[in-house]
Amino acid sequence: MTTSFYNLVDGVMRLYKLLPDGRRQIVGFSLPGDFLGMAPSGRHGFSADAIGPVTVCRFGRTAFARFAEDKPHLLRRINELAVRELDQARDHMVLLGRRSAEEKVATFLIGWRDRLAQLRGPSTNVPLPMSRLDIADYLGLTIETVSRTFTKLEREGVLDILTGGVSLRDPSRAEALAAA
Amino acid sequence: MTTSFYNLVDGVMRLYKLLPDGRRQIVGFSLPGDFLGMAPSGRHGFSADAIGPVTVCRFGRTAFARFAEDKPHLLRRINELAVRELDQARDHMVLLGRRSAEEKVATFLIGWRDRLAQLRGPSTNVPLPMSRLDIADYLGLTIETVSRTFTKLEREGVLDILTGGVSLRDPSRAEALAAA
DNA sequence: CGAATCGTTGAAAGCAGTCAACTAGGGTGG
DNA sequence: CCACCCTAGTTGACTGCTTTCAACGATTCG
Repeated sequence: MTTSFYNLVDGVMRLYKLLPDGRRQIVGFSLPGDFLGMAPSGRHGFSADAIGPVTVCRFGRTAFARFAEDKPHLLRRINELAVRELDQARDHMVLLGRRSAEEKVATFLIGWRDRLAQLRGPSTNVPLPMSRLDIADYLGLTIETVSRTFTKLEREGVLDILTGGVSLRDPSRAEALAAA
Repeated sequence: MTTSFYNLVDGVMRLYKLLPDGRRQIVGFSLPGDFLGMAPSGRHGFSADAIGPVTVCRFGRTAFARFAEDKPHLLRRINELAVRELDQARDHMVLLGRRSAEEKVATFLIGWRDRLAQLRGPSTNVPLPMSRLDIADYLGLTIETVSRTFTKLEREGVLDILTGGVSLRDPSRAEALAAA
């Protein structure tokens, strides 16, 4: 079993799974402070790669085992983490299975903004280091639909499209779309 | 934090999340032997209810805490479980975000068959105790699309529709649709 | 300045959704 | 025992959202 843990120190990463024919589903984006590498045994698991330059802190399986023995509450901590991840994964299932393109994009933007807020403090400015294709593969849409939806939200006065991100002109409206 | 664990002894349960407007996404079905109740802290979590009669074995949070203290490897076990669940959740994201209705239904049937096979031994007969609506809410489809897809697969000779389930007439073709 | 990549926009097609009618079981009460 | 009803499931016609295919614009980098 490959139980290496990586702690993302700086940068952004995308986690994804591929179908045999190449279709990709991004299952999450990682920000500094996030853990990676909870790969289960067997031939399962997921892939991860960097969006721009990243710094990671790697814990080998032996180093991890040593930690786990020394501090039992670390395992407890990891457990909580896994449970939180699982909850997020299930929330994303709801998004993928039951929400419209507009709701998907709005939900993504609000969620991303809130994660950034925890790191850098709140801001209506939302940097988007990932490409439109990444966003599309995260939301279960095509690149064109993502682009059109951004444009639509801009026309409606919800946001402004900037290079490398968006600015939330009407955050509450975006939040309403995300909650609905 | 509500860390009660339920062990499903007999019957079938559905786990789901709801959107404020009532849309439902079933995030998984539970079979005998499965654990439930890994609810994270805060106002998150999911709902679960029975499909038909069930028998569950409940571990209260104190009982669980006692176990966890006594046997550290139990926590380790729970951890592996959570990681497996997470992997399954991510596989389901791929299904919800990137697969067609026909692929969704075929993947569901093969997955369900394999889970039943682990409990009762292999069989081409696949009982489906859940309703079409449950299947639809699991696959991110409507009840009508599920029904039509079943009918289409029957016309194509992949399966036979029986009351309370299906029979896989051409399992390899169904597997091919599920893998594609 | 040109090439390449990324993003946007338009037109058309298609898959799944919606609305609606119909059918089939299953249980209940007369 | 049968008629009725209620729910679950199927099927049809049509709509519509998202995709597909294609062209165009913008930005970056050699």
